[in-house]
Amino acid sequence: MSHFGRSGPPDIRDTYSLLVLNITFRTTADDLFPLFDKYGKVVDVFIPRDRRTGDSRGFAFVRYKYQDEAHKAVEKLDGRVVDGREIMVQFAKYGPNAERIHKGRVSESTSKLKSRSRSRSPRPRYRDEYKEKDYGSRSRSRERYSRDRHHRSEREHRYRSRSRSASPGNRKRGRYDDERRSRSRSYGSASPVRNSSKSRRSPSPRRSPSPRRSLSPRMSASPQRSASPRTTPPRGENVFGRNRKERSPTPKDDSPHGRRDDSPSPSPHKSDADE
DNA sequence: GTTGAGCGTT
Repeated sequence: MSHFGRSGPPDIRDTYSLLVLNITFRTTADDLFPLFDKYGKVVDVFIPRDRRTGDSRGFAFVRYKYQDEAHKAVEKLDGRVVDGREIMVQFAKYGPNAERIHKGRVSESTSKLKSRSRSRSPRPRYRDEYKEKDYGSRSRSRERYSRDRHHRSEREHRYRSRSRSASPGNRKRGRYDDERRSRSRSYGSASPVRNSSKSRRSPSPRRSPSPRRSLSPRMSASPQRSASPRTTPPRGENVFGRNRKERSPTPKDDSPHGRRDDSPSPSPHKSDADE
């Protein structure tokens, strides 16, 4: 009975699905099963994994037989630290077959518990329409695999960062969140210690929250490029400097290739005039 | 070895 999910959905006709978020990437269904089973009858536990890598996505689905128990588990396990991480248990909003589930039990359960769910802001999910094998097929099905963080764009990164402020209902997750946030912030802000005897930390490129604005010629200008005004086809610098003035009537900043700050390294003669 | 918003499979 440990092969949850492997046998597929057993029976969702009278089961209530709970969504467990914020679980560690190493947490497995077997680990959650005893935890949730203690509070009620767990019908099935499923942890969606990535199709490409096969790793856990960080959330799991626990199916309870009764909503009563499910509700209890939600309140009991919600905020509990599992494997060193605080998990968030809540009723599944969407079902595996949303179409099939019209007003079934699963949906009903969520409606009842809507009170707490309601606090959740309807944050717009930015999911890239990344098609894996959409060659020819224009079917825009629900590609949940598009949630690839590796292919995520910067603009989306900033977006989600701002929308991340929606997480009410969890009064216990203040500590952890704060800790994490603090660390995140001091990531490149300022290193208070450890830099005494050691050499100074090199400025990371990600340090700038808005690389676009910081793309000033002098900042973006590398010692190599700067020292070789002749060798470098100053296409990037010049264009950039001018571009700032909005000289280009055709703003094609949608370069799929990326941007010029990608260090075009145009000529192999770089070392020629570089140093 | 890593990641951390968000909603599911045989």
